[in-house]
Amino acid sequence: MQQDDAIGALGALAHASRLEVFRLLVRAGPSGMAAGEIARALGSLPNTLSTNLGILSAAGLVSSRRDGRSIVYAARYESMRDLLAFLMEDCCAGNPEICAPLTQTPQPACAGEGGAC
Amino acid sequence: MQQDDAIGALGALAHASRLEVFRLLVRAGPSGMAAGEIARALGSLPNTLSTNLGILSAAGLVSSRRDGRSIVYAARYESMRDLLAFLMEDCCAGNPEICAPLTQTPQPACAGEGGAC
DNA sequence: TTGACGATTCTATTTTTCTCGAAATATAGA
DNA sequence: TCTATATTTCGAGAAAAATAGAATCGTCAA
Repeated sequence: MQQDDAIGALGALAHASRLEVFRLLVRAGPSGMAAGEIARALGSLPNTLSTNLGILSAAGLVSSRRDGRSIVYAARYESMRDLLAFLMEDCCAGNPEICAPLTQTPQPACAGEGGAC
Repeated sequence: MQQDDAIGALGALAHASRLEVFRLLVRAGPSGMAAGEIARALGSLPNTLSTNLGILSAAGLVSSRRDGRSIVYAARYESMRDLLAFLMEDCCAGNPEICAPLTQTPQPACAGEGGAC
């Protein structure tokens, strides 16, 4: 991942509605959600949501596929992983001993679910 | 970390100069760098850099302390860890089996240094 | 106190981003 | 084909962010 890609992804997520959309899609899992479903879930206007989905898509954070009349969006976990790797890479490059705790901190949401994180 | 904090941090990093500053400070380590040093290293104007350092500071991503005539900035690793945890928390909440690979992917910069990441 | 230096703040201009109404496109079913 | 549904695209106005010159503030040393 290059700096421009990281800026695109960070900028796409640095927006209340888009961050909500992304988190919703992350929770929705690989099956994704139709644009209309997302709009109803978050109470957003269809055209505004479409613009924001376009920005998330351009940043590579979500994928889309047509299903009949609907267009189904899903989070791209790979790009999220790349973004985290990019940020951590910088951290590790200079100070591996400081970076280490970043990934070893237990995640609250996962602490009781087998410790996958 | 709340959504507003995450948006602040993401927005602060979603800017070419600020991301460079942050990465530079991450590489510089806990001893940090004076504002003037940063300006010389990145070729930025003092006043523009000061504005950007202020934004990074307001987002909690860097700390500052005066040292004589200089003001020394340093990356706040804790806030970076919080941001990553916030993003991962969302991921894990719905799909721990998908989230797992995020933290288990070896980091290129650390692969040969003991695998701390 | 004076001068030099390091950094920030003020201010105005430019640029970018956000939002939403209206119109357009694509699909499905009668 | 006609109609309804789902979504996107267009366009304009409003809001926010970025930039840089000029002025200001704090510190140090003579």
